[in-house]
Parts: sequence; structure tokens; C-alpha cells
Amino acid sequence: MENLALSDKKPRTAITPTREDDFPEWFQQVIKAADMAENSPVRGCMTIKPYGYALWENIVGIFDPQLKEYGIQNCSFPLLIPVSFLAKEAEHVDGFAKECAVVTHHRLKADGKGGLEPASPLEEPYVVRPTSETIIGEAMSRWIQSYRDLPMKLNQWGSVLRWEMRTRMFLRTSEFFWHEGHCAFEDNAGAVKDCLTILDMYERFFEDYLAFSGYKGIKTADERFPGADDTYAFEAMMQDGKALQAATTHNLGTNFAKSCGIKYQSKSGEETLAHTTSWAFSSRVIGAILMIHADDDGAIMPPRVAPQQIVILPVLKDDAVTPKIMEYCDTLAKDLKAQGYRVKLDDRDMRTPDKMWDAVKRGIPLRVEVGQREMEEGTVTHVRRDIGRDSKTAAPLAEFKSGVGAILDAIHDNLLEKSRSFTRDNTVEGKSVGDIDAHFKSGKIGFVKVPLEVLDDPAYEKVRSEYGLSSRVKPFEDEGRTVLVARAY
RNA sequence: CGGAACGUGGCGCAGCCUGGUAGCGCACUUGGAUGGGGUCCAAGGGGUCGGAGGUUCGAAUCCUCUCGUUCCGACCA
Repeated sequence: MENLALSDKKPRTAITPTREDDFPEWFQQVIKAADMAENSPVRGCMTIKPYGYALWENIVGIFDPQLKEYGIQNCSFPLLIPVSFLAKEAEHVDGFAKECAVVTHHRLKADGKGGLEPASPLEEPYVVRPTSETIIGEAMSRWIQSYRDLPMKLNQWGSVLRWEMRTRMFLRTSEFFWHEGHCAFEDNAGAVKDCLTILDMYERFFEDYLAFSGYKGIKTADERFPGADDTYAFEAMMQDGKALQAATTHNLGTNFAKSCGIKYQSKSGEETLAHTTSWAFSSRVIGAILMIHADDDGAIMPPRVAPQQIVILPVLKDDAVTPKIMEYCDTLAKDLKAQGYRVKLDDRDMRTPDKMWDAVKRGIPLRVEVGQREMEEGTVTHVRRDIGRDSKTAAPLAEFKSGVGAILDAIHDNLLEKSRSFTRDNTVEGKSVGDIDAHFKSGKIGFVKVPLEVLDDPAYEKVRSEYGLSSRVKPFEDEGRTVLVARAY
């Protein structure tokens, strides 16, 4: 049938709309198509589904041992924080008071209308932790007495709650998962070194496991953590050119030591304030993974943290040979698992193309197809998710099994390199407010790097608010002389 | 907290203006033909139309109130 109108159209994508058509909506659809999470009945909070949570578990499972290697000890502090604790540090309160959920009662009673209402008011209300500096500070003030107790390096994995005005799955939800490191040192040098070391660990982790790169640097004063002397950050660029702060480390100076009473007796016997730090990355990095790697056919999981690294797809037609193909697949799956890979043999009773698209949308890095042909030849057909059908390759079984690692590494390298070049290609240097204005006025995306003084130009504020810009970081590479300006999540 | 919209099977929507007892697509179930990048045909199951009140012989539809959600701003890992 002649259909010129249709034949000119782009090929059908698994995700509608495409990134180009509507990036925020595309992002939501990618999450849905990959079956990672959904909005919950609780305002601003999401339900992370098994496939999404498996990704987080892999992230935790890799990063946690790295923290321990650095000397971190894990612990757990209460979810609830007495209001008086939060009130101790002035800037900290200013920063977080507005977004705290407050627990004012315990116990429920019948309201006489078939529902329940809070019964007994608490003497002192609690806030649900928006972050744990104050309650960990209280503990540190008792645990630290002597310089011999320092450095103290603690971390907890958990979730926190911030009553956000506007939420988006993985990027900004009221409750989010994270780890929060809290350390105390004798002096500022120790605290600074901690911030920089951890920031480097974050960068290594993001590049080596999540396959994205970004800029390390120091935040400008207005972007600093409430209560910190300095905030360091890792800023990554999403495919729409917006910045996403993927991790931060904070040098809290002696601010929390003062307000919480974290003091130690030095070697010479003087009572001295400790220098503390805190640092974190959150489940937001999952948003980053998607917004950096995913394409118009859905998620692309970085191989080293992918919930499933390899999917085996049996291609079945003839009932008579089905058991033999399944046995072939089963053996392959066992062999690959024995090598330590996360393998899914998709034996669901579904049409093969549907299973294939499911694997595509979930972003499983490597797909293996096994039908009668492969079984008889002793081969497999494999396809890389990051390249697609053009990478379809037939390989002898033994060769494939010994080469899987190299293929997954190649996928990782490709994703990282794409992230690197995209970030580089969309970072431009400017010298003035006019350069920033011209860049975004022309419809370009990404980061503009300008000399730090540009932020002090009275004309900057107008441009900043017109394009919704903010200063992201003063990148280390320019030793604080420049600042990256961008739209941000 | 300002400005706008929307609540109808699991999901996405139409119906409302001009009241007559609920429909479409996807998903799901069953059967058959298919089967290596989204196949086709046929038969099915599933809904107190957000809630309360009112007008009416009769309300998803009209009126009043209420609850909730989303989007746009200010705030943010």
C-alpha cells in the first residue's frame, strides 16, 4: 500500500514522547517502561519496584565496601529528631525548617466518624530527619573526649524526608534513599582532606561503575549546604543539558561542633573544638543514570551495576525442539552465573518480540538470542543494548563465554565516553554576562563557564532569572577562578 | 502560598455543551493461525463515573459544597 506520509516518519521508538519532543515526560515514561518505580499514594513519595531497587542494591553493595576501606564504620541513628536538636545550628535551621515533617502526637483514637485521629500530644515534637547532622552531632559530643578518639568516621545508609514543593521520581522525592557520612577531625586540614578524598571516591565510583563523568568543584556561597563552611560537589550533565548535583561533601568547620558541643582534649591538654564533615549521594543517582544513558527505546543500564547484565532469549517455534533449546539456554545461563554474571533466562510464556522489547526498555546491557539455529551450530547471537541491532553478532559458544566480560567492559567504556564527550561538547567558555545571555538566547543547552567575577555583575541577576540558571560549581580545574552556570535539577 | 487544569475498569482517554442508566485504545483471560525488531483473527472478564448534598420521573452529564491530583511560578540531594 502506498503511504508516503508514513514512510517519511521516524522509526517507531519504544518510548513516547522522545527525548527531543518532551524530555521530562520521556524521563517519566522510561521509568515506567523499565518497571523501576511508580508514584505512591503518599504525597511526593515513590514506590521503588523490584527492578529499580535491585539497581540501588547493586550501587550500595559496591560503594559500601569502598567506604569501609576508607575507615568508615556504619551505624544507625533514629529517624526522628527532637526539634530542639535541629534548632541548635542557626543556618541549618534556616535551610531545613521549611521542609520538615513534624511528629506532634503519639497514639491514635477513633474520631467517631469511622476514622482515626491523633490522641496524645508529645511534650516535645520531633521532626522526621531531613539529614542527620544534629542527632549524630549529639552522639559525637559524648563519644569524642580525647584527640585519641579522632578521626571518627561514621556512615549510615537510610532514608530522609524533605517536604518538597515539587517532586519528580528519583530526582526529587520527599523521601529519598542515601548514605550519609559524618566524620570528625582534629583540625581543618583533616576535614578538608576528608571532603576531597570522598569527592574523589564519588568520582571514581560514578565513572568506574555508573559510567558517567562530570565536574568536581566548590560551591559558591549561595549554593552551600546550610551550616557548612564549604560545600564540594560533583555536577553531571544530563542529556537535556541541565546540571544534576550527583554528590556533595561538606566541610562543616566547627559550626556543628560548637552547637552540639563536640570537643576533645588535645595532646597538650587544651579543650578543642572538633572539625566535622558530612557527605552523601542519594537514590537520585538513579535519575542521573537514566537521564545520562537512556535513549528513545528506554533505559540503558551501566553493566557493572545493572540488575541483570545479560538476558538470554530463547527463540521458540517448533514444540519438538523447545526442550532442547531450553536445555541449551539453561546450561549457558548456569555457565555465565558461575562466572559471576547476573543473568536472566527469560523463559516467560510470552511472544519473543515482546520479551525482546521488554529487555530493551529495561536496558539490559547484553541480549543473547538462542534458537534452533544457534543450538545446532553451537553458537549464540548477541546484541548490545547501547548500540542496538547493528551490533548483532553470531559467535561460537565457547568464544562468547570467555569474551562476555570484554563485551560488558566495552559497553561500559562506550557509555562513559559518550557522557564525557557530551559534557565536554556542551560546555562553553564565556567572559561576560552577555556571553551567558547569548548562549541561552540562541537556544543552546549545557554549561557556560565564566570568570567568577561575572556573578557580581549587576546584570547577571536578570539573565539568571530569565533562563532559570544557577551557579553549579567552581571547577577544580580552574582553581576557583571560574564558575559553571547552568540550568539544574 | 499565588496562576491554570483535571478526577469515568489496571493504564490512557471519549461521552458532559443539547440529562434517558457507560464506551474506546492498551493491558488481561481463552481458542486458533503465527513466530529471529512490536503479527493477525475470534470470543471473553472487569467500572458505586473522586465524595456529599441539591434540581428532576430519571444525573457521569445541570447546580452547590468538599476532597484529591497534576502542570506553571518561588524553595530544594
